[in-house]
Amino acid sequence: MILKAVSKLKWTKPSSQARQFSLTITPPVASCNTITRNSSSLLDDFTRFCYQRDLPRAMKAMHAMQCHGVRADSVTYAELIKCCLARHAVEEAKLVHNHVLSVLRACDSLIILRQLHCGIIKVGFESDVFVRSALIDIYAKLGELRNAECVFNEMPTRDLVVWNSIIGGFAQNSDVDEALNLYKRMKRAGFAADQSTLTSVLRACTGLALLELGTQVHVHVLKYDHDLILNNALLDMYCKCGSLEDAMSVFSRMIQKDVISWSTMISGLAQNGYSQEALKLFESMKVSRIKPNYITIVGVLFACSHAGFVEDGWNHFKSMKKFYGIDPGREHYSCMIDLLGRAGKLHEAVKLIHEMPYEPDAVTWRALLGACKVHRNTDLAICAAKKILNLDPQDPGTYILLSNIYANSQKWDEVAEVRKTMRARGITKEPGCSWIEVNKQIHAFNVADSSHPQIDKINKHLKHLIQKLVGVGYAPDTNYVLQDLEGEQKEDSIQYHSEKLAIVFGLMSLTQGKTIRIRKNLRICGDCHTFAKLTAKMENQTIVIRDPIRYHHFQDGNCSCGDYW
DNA sequence: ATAGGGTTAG
Repeated sequence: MILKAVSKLKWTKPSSQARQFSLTITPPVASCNTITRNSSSLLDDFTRFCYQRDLPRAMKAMHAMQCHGVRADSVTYAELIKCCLARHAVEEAKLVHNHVLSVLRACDSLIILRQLHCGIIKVGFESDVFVRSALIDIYAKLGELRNAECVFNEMPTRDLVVWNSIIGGFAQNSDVDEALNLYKRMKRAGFAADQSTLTSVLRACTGLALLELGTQVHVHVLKYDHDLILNNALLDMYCKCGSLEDAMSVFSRMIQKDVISWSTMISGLAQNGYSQEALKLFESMKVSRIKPNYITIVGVLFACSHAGFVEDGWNHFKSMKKFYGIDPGREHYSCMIDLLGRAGKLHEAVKLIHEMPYEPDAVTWRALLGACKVHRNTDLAICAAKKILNLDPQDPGTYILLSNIYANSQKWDEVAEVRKTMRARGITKEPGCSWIEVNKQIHAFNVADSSHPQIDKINKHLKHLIQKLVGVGYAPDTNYVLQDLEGEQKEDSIQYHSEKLAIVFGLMSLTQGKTIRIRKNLRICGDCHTFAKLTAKMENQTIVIRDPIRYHHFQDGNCSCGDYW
């Protein structure tokens, strides 16, 4: 019942966009000129034969194209299948069958995929378990989960690979609790999970920050001790669930490590506030034989940025080309802008934006905006926010941030103006939601939520805790009430922010001393941050809150984010 | 023949 509340939340990037299709020409067969001339006339032949529904000649032409270095793609096969259909040539179409599979795997356009799918149904391939799992996989990769699900549901018999395809599809499209539901269904249907299943399940745990479930999966992972991909997924799960001890222990026990293992561990340490350790690990990586890649360096710069190591960051950034042969990319520039901005060097950050060989995008300006927010540079912040809203007018986060900046500098007219624009553009703030795992059950809380069965007890406990905290100097920061744009505008509403409810529920239900781990869908507000720091100290309790982009480890009155987030 | 892993920003 409680898991359902989580299902509507979306976390990660949108699915990949469909791209335009064309025949792929592979060069190294003959000189370029011949290829171009040959391939275009062969393509003409092929198209003509298809048009004439002359299947044998069309297939011959296709074969000739392949011999001349023109690779057949899904357009080619879509044509062939149409050709078969026109001739009612089911038997011949089956000859295309094996090709169809390889084409399905390479298909990156939804329109072509739909054509292929229609063709497949009409010639009767759809009952083929291989074709089905390829269809599921490709629909999922194109972000068409409902289509993938339809293909899956219509299957009379399923094997493990089909289950893995659909579970993997949901796990990779951030519909992770559906992936977990399917995993349960799979077990009920009598299938045992293999490496592939477990990897997807771990990924789902990672997405929802379900440490308890992830730890249960770890037990099954032990069977596949030598599986590198699975161990990397396990590593990432522990990092993203904020359990660095477990992550380090998995990492040190891994028999084989590749660049992904190292990158995951480096970023994981940095994301959880252990920048020094992350940089130390990068030094060990240099000693090992694994060569850092683009992503590794992003993690390293991220670590420097969060620890305020401006010099180190610059050094890594400037030497990455020389030492590792990697050109600084957009992401590296974004990290550097973040690094400079965090350190208060806002003008250097702006200078870097102008110097970089890329057009600044929304991400670039967001990095600058974050810095402006912390260093209270209202003018620059407004400038950056406006750039973001030009590039991405539908981004609720920027409106909220802009409104927060105005609120912090007491510019209430501007706050009202931002709200008006949001309303006019139909943009709404996602309601705040936090959740916590207790005894293998997920308990989710919305702001001022009263649906939890123990809500009266929780509220009573919360009031009592706030009184105790006020006694040691806690002053609820009502500024944050004014920042709420939707539905949380009551004066006392910060008292009922979802993370406070979750923390209190954690204190009530977990055994004393067990780390309270909370996941939430929005960034934590300043008041809840202070509340968590003081609660951690007063109750002598470690609290880990993972918001959509940061980790906060609260311990003894401090937070690992260093109050910068 | 079909399935699984890592990054910045928000």
